[in-house]
Amino acid sequence: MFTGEYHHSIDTKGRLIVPAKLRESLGDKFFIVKGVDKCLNLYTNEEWEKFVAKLRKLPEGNANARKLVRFYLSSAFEVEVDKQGRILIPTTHRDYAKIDKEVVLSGEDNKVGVWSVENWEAISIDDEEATDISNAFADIFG
Amino acid sequence: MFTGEYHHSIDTKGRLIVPAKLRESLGDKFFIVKGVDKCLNLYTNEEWEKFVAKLRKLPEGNANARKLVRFYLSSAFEVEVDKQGRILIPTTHRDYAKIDKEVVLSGEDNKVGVWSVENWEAISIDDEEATDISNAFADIFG
DNA sequence: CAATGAGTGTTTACAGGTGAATATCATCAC
DNA sequence: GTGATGATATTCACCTGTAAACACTCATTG
Repeated sequence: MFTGEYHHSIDTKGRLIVPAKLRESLGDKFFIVKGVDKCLNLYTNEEWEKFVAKLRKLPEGNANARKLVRFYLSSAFEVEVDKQGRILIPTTHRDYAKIDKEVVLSGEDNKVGVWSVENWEAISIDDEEATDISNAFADIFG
Repeated sequence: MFTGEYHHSIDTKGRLIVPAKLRESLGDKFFIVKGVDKCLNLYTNEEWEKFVAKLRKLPEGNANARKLVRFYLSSAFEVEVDKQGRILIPTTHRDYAKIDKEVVLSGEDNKVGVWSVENWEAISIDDEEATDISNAFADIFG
């Protein structure tokens, strides 16, 4: 399970040092994919396979379903960490997530989110808001 | 069940000696998570898994649900006690709970609270207040 | 062919994390 | 009370992970 929040920076060539702790779970080779909420996601090979399995279940006859499959599959890149523990984030992905210097990585159970600080702060909530939202899902949190 | 109040200090590197009695229940590896009221919480693996199980039930398509999952998961760190019975409290967590030197640990049934002395004193009540609040919940305390 | 830009590899420096040693304190048995 | 034991506190030294800088290769373009 991925957890935790990591603040890092990328170098001028768009390379990101993957936090040592995450690397333990991610391995040397994994997938970087565009995600919702203007972030990128890192998937282990295994988790990526699971995700793709879901995509395969989508109805081919549905135009929106085809768009979704294309969005995810075309954005998936397999990356490899170099000797210094860095990965290169493809230019298209950097543009998509508005990443230029300061980056936040967030553990999200089965994947890792990669954000620009700006987008991260825009989307993250404080403990009060968390309480409110929890209450809205009272059926789950009791 | 966790109970009791423990006063401890952290060293200059942000490490906290986990009280021996709590360590018996917490084990060698457990989770440290941000909580409400500007405190931190320690969860056993078991209790944490229970909580995450709830989070997994939330609908992925809902933006608020995603925010909530990120809030909790990104604040969770798995920590391991070293040979001397200490854990390292991540910098982000120390900042969040305003912890710098003096720390209070409080047993809270299924989890352990970690507070700066200042926050602890600000939030703790005396017997009069306890009586008043108990009276307000007369339906429960009779 | 020169110039540019993207990607790759190497090096260095520093801060923060980690481990070990020691000191202080409390508790308990005798 | 005294000594033994274990828990807590403090300090120091070392090492790893991260940041930043720079040189090099390769492909593309004018």
